[in-house]
Amino acid sequence: MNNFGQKIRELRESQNLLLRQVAAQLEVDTALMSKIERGERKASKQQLIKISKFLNANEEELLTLWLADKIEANIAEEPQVAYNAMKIVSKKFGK
Amino acid sequence: MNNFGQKIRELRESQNLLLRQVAAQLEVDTALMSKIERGERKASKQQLIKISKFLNANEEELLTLWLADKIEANIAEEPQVAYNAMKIVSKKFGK
DNA sequence: ATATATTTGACAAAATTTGACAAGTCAATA
DNA sequence: TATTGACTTGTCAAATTTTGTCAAATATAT
Repeated sequence: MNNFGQKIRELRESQNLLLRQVAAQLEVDTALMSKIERGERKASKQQLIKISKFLNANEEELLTLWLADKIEANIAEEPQVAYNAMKIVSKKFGK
Repeated sequence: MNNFGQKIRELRESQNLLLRQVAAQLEVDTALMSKIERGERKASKQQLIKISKFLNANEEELLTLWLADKIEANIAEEPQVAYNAMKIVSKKFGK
């Protein structure tokens, strides 16, 4: 769980940017940015797009991590059946 | 995409039960039951449990289908990256 | 110790979900 | 064809969840 947040934190830090600076681009409070990076809040898709632009990241890669977080959140509540549920889903979305 | 609803409809019909009868057990409106079977509404976990009892179904099996529906709903919005996102998730929940 | 960066908790506002109700369709049949 | 019974559909208010801000608390660095 928090694939997306970790990644954008890495990207931000490697570019020596402050939370405040990224937050300003998204036009949100710094506190919210902090929550997003720590996975306490989920970024909206619009925010994801802005972040990826500002950090010069690969949008598709971020989107992938972001979706993985969503799926993991679902699964976390029913770990007993997660594996079989994933198998069912794979049949429809497998490669 | 409506794994759960289809399954409970099958179960109900094979037992010659009316929507109204299942709805009564769950103490919900027949209209809502209809929506659940057609996947227009999601059953709550409590409802799932009651349904599975009333239809003498395997609760774990229904839970699996129900979770698969949830995951599919997430994925449907981002099919481009679905496969890779699933791969990330599998690493953590793979059998 | 001070200044700056980040985190936390509480809260209101916004968005989504839930379920009921009323009206509708469809099929069987009196 | 009128009625009845089973199911479906659209709409709405209520309930729940999510979102983002603010103020205060921590942490980090100088």
